[in-house]
Amino acid sequence: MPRTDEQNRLIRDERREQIIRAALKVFARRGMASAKISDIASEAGFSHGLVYHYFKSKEEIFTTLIRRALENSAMLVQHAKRQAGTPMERLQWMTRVMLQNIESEGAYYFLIMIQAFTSDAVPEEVKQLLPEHFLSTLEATLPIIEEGQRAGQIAQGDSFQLAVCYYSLIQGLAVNRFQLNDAPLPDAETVLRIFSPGNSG
Amino acid sequence: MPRTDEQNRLIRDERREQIIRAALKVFARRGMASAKISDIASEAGFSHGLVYHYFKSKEEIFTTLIRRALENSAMLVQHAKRQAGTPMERLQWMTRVMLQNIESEGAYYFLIMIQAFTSDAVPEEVKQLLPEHFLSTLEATLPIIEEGQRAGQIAQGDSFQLAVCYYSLIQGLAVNRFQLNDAPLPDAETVLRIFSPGNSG
DNA sequence: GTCTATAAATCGATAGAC
DNA sequence: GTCTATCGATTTATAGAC
Repeated sequence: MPRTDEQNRLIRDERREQIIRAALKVFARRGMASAKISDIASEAGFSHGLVYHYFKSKEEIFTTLIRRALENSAMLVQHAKRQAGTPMERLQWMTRVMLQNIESEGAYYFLIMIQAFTSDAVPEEVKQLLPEHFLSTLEATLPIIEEGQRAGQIAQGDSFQLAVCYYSLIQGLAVNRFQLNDAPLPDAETVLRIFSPGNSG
Repeated sequence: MPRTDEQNRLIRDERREQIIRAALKVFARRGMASAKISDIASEAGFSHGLVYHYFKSKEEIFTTLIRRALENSAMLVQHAKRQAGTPMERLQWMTRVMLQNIESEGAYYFLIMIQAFTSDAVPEEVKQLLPEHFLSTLEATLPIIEEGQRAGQIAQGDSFQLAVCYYSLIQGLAVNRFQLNDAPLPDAETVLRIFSPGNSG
């Protein structure tokens, strides 16, 4: 008895997801250029030929992953902006979510994002996507920070710089997961200390 | 008129340095596995055959670079410990030096260190070097932090966690240099705010 | 010391069988 | 939908000329 179209569609969607999931780990640990299609295929549990049935090329898989990462981080900031509470409470919420993500599979996304930014061995399409998306996500947090500054909850000074510091710390912590295997992540309060208006000169 | 042995030695030393310098940038931007020997050679300005005259393999070049990075960071922490002043002043000195390094070529070193930690495509020798060196450098900063905590200059809490946060922030800022091309680095005071005992719960 | 030519291995991508 | 066989291009590393 042959499969129905609906069943085929389900298989297709599942295979694509399996490939994406496997590729995330393989790209993160081997790099876009030196990751082998056969690594991705065997991580997902099937032959390398099948990968090409679902994706045109290795580059297309990588680009799909980067798109997903950019969408997710943009969505997170939008959620944070619509959160209830003081600016600091919204930042706390966002920080907690990011730290939780890093504790699971999110750390891999940071690794491929760093590759996307720093590596020359990356599809041209990715290089074009990055600047605008990254900057606009960063800028989306500025209103929260500036509101906190007006309320005296956050240190005065260039809000863009503060956002860069904040994002850099999160990014550094994600990488650090691979440097110190079983060290627990700090809590959101410690991270948010970079916004502290405490003793600023 | 043939060259003397001394002249040959000078040439040898200079060539090795040229290769190392070129390899740093190429490895940082293409990754250890997908960096081509010919990329390194042409970045240094000579043929790929010559690279093999000075290094046994691509892996040996990468390992040399990682060794150098580990030595430099260990030395920096030792210098900081012998610095005069309060714990916070010593941390400030160390932070300033690291930020200055990041502003020049130091950012490339962070990139290859991250690769060394996160990539499977790295020589076995490197994988063995990393854990002990990294941990001992991190631990070397603990006495400074703990002295600052006793003096009330630094927030209470797990000193190791604070060190991880501090190093993660520096690392994240180094990566960020490649994400926002012309954004200035924050000053040391902003970075050191993660030690701030200000408003901790 | 430096270069060019080449051998040997690897891997992305395709074709075709089931 | 899935797999195996294969082509073609790339690249590490070496050999040998200058």
